[in-house]
Amino acid sequence: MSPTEESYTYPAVTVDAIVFTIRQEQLQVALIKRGIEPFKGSWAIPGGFVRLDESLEDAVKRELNEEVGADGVYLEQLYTFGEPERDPRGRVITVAYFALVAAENLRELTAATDAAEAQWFSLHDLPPLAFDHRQILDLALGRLRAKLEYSTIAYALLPRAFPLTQLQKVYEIILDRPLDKRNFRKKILSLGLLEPTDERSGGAHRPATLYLFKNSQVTFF
Amino acid sequence: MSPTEESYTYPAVTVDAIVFTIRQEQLQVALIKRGIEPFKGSWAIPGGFVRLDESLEDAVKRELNEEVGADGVYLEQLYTFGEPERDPRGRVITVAYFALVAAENLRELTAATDAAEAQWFSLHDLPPLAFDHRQILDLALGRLRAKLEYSTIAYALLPRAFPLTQLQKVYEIILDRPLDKRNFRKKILSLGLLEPTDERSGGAHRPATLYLFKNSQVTFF
DNA sequence: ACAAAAGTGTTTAGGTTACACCCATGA
DNA sequence: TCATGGGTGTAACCTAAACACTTTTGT
Repeated sequence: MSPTEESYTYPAVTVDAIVFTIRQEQLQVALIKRGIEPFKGSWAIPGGFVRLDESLEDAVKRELNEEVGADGVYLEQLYTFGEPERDPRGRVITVAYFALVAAENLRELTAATDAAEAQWFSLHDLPPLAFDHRQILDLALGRLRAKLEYSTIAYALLPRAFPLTQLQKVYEIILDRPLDKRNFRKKILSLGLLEPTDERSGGAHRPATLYLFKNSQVTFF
Repeated sequence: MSPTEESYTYPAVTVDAIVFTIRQEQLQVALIKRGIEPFKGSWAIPGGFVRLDESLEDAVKRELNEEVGADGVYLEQLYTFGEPERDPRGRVITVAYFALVAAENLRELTAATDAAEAQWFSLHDLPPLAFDHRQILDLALGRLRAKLEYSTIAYALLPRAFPLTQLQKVYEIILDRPLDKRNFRKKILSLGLLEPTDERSGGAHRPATLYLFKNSQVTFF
């Protein structure tokens, strides 16, 4: 069967992205209030249809730029959802991604034309979500937590140079539990991925050493 | 944009499955010789188009049954490949799965109508593959090796009751390195997932205790 | 009795956890 | 000088790794 055969109808293909950031000392996710049916008025994950000439990743980046105004994100494919009944309009297969944006890279949330409103929500205070988006979100959160333990994605949520305490806060917020300060520093530093700089943090108290992620080319694995 | 809007053309969606088994003390993968263009005569991963009324997983199971004659497999979604140029015929997005079949569940390989031939290949002796299938296979192998370390998928390659040595062989074949017998047994048994049975293996030498995976409902995580 | 696979413990090294106090700065 | 966050070491525990011989069976 050829993909260009006219008699065969294909499912629609969308991409959706769970966009995480850390704002107000919370893990937050970008949601969009749907302006059209189905689920008009419900909150949903940003996403949209894949164009014939763009890769899946390009499609996600385009949607993120349009709907969330997020650049310079870490992007990773999560899972593809294809249950025949997941969209009441017909067969829609969605390739879900999860994205991490550092707070400093956030512009104000601006919704695209077919979305009424875009907003950040704390994971502790989520509205009901459209379609199977809650399931997608839960999967993304699980993946984020798992990868935190054995990869370097946390750095995608931080500025170029940061104090160790801020890195620890990112871990604590995402894992939702306190970590021991000494053990955390020992472990992180023993990985040999961070480089101390001469810069020091400002603020009201003792200045902290700012660290830099060593590889200017950040490789996530 | 509605998925039923006529003016919009969708990409084709296929599913592909890397099917692993252990035969002849080797990790082998099922490949199909393509009977049609493009890549006519090349070897390819089994797969095919997703029908509008079936889930992705159902589509894979159907293809596996048609092309590989494999039942009772462990099936896990791997990754979705969607580069616009990956199929010379046009835009084809494929959702790749990897599957594990125990040797005892294998019927003879029978190719479907549009495939000339189906055959098992050792991973050490692979032909060139069509499309981006080599990339998919490499990803599947990496995933299989990674999950072996922290999950129970190995049991999907074994019969219901098996001696510990056979389990160890599965690990050694997939990881492609020898493992220490005492440490292996200690670790596996300490997980508390196996149950010794009263059965003993036959054969020319000292009979081995056969073990059973405890949860009749095998949960892979 | 021999060949072949089954089965079994101990020691060492490395990593993870638990835990409490002094330091530097701005206000 | 006080409040606040920055910064440091050690002991106990647990897990992983290295390593060799005895047992059971069929032939």
